[in-house]
Amino acid sequence: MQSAFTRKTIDAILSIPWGKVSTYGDVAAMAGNRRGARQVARVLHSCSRTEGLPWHRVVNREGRISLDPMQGGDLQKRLLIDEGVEFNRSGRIDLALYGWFRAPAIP
DNA sequence: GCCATGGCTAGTA
DNA sequence: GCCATGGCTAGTA
Repeated sequence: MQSAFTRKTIDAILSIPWGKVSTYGDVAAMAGNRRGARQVARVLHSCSRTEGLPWHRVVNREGRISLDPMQGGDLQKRLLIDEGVEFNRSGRIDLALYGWFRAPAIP
């Protein structure tokens, strides 16, 4: 049994379109808790496989991959590149271009 | 206690 | 680079 927040977090991640990325904080805001970014990390860690989440479409606020390269970060980058998402020289994604934000302005 | 965060500050250049 | 944040789980007097 999952909490309402966890369920909403899963739905929010599932809603990120192909070729776009969202951030931990924004997914948390979509799920109704602006401070829930770490819970998003927890959900990604524990539910990606079971829920079939597009886990690779969640990056940090700076447009960077947070996951350690050896722990899946390299795979994440490859999956995003396969979807047409571009990284600049410093390994950053332009969120103005590829970011997908649906969180309400002020909860 | 864990977790794939985020925001803000000190301390450089 | 520090630390407040918060839902969830393991493991327990």
